[in-house]
Amino acid sequence: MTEQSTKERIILAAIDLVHERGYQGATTKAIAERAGVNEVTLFRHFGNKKGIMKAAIDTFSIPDHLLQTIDAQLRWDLEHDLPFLVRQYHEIVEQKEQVILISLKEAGTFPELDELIAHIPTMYKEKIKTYFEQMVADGKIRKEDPETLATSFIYMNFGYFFLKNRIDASKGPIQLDSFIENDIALFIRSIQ
Amino acid sequence: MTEQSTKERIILAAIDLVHERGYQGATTKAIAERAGVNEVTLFRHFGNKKGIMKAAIDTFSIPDHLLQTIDAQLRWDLEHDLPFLVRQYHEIVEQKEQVILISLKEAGTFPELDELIAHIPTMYKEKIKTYFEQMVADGKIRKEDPETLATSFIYMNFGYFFLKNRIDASKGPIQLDSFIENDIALFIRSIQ
DNA sequence: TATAGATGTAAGTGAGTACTTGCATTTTAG
DNA sequence: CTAAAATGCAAGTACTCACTTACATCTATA
Repeated sequence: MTEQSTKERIILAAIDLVHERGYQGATTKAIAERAGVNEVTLFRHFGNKKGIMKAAIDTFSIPDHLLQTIDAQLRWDLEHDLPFLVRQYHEIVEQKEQVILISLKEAGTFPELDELIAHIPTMYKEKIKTYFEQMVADGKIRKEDPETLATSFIYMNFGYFFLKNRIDASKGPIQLDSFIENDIALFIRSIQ
Repeated sequence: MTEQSTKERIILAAIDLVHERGYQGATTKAIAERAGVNEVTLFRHFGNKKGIMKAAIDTFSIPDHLLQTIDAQLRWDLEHDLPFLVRQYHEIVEQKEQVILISLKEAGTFPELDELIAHIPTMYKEKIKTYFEQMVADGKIRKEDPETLATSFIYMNFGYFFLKNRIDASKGPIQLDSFIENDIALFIRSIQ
């Protein structure tokens, strides 16, 4: 029973509703209701509606340490590392799925959020690129431009993240496994 | 000088504004202003605000014939066909970019729009899959699962469409060319 | 138990929004 | 040229929304 503070409940309700209805569609009244709190309490805590979102964005900022722990677990073996990197990426991304989708919905409304979200693929790409550079240097994969390898890899991952619920009827965690078994395996095979 | 009717100007202004500010954020007053039309005219033509969007959605529905003309231009040569398919895809998608982004912003608000947009990758994937099936059968590419080839291809294209302005600073039509020259070329090389 | 801080309740304010109505003016077409 | 259709203009209505104020109630802690 992790006790949730009033502030936390409000923030979670806000994210939930903004994700469902957009910023304008998520009324303060509805947020209060979903948080099980009186409407005035919102304003006492956060001043105004934007304040709730700012707090929410801070709460959900990307933990950099997650990206740093990645390095330690690389084995410089494609068949291990790529599936691992994919899982790591989707773990981060799905944990933040609502916030990411909000940032796409409300592009421009919250510049801080835009930057925060744009940061993910950029950082991730840099990491992957460095990885491929090393692998090419070690002669462990075909001699291809690491930048291109990295962008292709990112594009695939993002495309999958976004289309998974549209292109295919099958749902659940099985999906990610079959993505790795099929598409990522194909990618691995093709650059070895 | 293609003369735009009042209705058309209103629809275009509506799409423009809904894309910028979301459905709730696009006020009828602002739509009228951008269309250079009195606000009442909106209601005289479309009844209510939703009516404008319904008309807009109808106007921008995907022309199936565009997808049919694709078949005629295939040469069953990877190096020609894949870049061609990519260009075709992005032509369709960029023409509808605003509407597609609206459908993401307003997911759930306009069920018809949702279906319309979800239809694109599904149809496109089927086409690509059939293409790869033939190519594998003809021994023109490595023996890989056509389904996987198709999804990987779609994921990459969609990921590129979505991330192009985030991951890279360079803009303009040069982008698509370099995407084809680098990422698609890599894909071609790796399945031959 | 006494006191401070957090929360609830009730009521209201001012601004904005979708939409209406009645009438004047312009544009189009026979 | 004239009638009809399309558009503009001004004002208003009913409603919702973000946010405020004043006061009552609860809760924790010293």
